Amino acid sequence: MKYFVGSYENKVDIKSRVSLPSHFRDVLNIKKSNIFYIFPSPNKDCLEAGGQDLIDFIIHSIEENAPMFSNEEETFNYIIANARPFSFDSTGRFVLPEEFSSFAKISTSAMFVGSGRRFQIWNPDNYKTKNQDSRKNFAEKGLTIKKPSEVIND
Amino acid sequence: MKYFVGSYENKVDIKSRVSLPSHFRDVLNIKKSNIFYIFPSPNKDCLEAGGQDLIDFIIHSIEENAPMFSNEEETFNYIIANARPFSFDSTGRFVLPEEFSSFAKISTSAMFVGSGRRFQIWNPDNYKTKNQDSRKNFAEKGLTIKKPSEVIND
DNA sequence: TATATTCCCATGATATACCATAAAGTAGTA
DNA sequence: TACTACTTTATGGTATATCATGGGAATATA
Repeated sequence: MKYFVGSYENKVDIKSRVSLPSHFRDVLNIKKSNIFYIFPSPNKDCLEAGGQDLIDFIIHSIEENAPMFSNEEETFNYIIANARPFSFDSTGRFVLPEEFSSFAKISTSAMFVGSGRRFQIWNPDNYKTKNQDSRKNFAEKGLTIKKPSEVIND
Repeated sequence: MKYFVGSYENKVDIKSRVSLPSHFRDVLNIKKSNIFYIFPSPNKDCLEAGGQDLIDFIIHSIEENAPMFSNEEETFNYIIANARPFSFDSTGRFVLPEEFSSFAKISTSAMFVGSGRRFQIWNPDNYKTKNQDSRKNFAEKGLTIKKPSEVIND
């Protein structure tokens, strides 16, 4: 249970609070921290999120691939600059800031979508459309998934 | 929580005082020092800042990449020469000197922008423009972040 | 003494933590 | 399968703590 799997639709209340799905909380807990990060997707109309490990990974990747003070670094840093740390309370909720809900056009409910190492947060209607498109693409283009060269124990 | 993440706009008051965002203070505290350094960006219209570890990192990088008494060393040393140490008070504020605020064209409010190992301080309007540019770049160039080859463990 | 700088307190706004209840899921039993 | 007891989760409401920021006192500087 260390990957974010499945999708869950939860309500956003009048105070902009929303429950992080229980299963996603478990995944974070395994990583021993209630801290997670949300940022606007750099290329889709949804929010992206993940634990400390995801942010660490992105920062390391930028440091390895772009020199300090370079333009590439600046562009990649879009993610880090627009990410925000969150933690959920004892009932499993966090507050979704206005800047994020308006970015993803989320009002009364939010769709949490597992994506393995990270997860996404969508406007539920937009997600449903996108999800059907994904299925269509899979079929039309005859997509397949290669087996990894080295399989992942544990 | 050892990286600077997110962006926060705070006011600069009549005494040139400004709050260092709480989250950034936490990051510095983890490194067990209230001391941080600010220096003018060598190639952008903003200020760059970070903890003691950032200065160490830059000095080591210069030592590794530029021989003593070389011209490159002299150029790279611009950063070290123009950096100044700061510490924040019990309410989390520090005084932004005139030389720095005028360099970055900061008057009544300052935008603090996380960048992992360091953070930037911008004139808010200039930052917003730049941030939109970064997003555009990301999309136009179809940038992606490489997943590490060995990922998978842990 | 006048001016600038640092430190400390006050306050409103905002975010966070806590409590209560309803809804949904789970397991056990017949 | 159908019923029941129990556990977990989502969500509404409220209290508490934190943060950014204004103002003033104390200290330093010139």
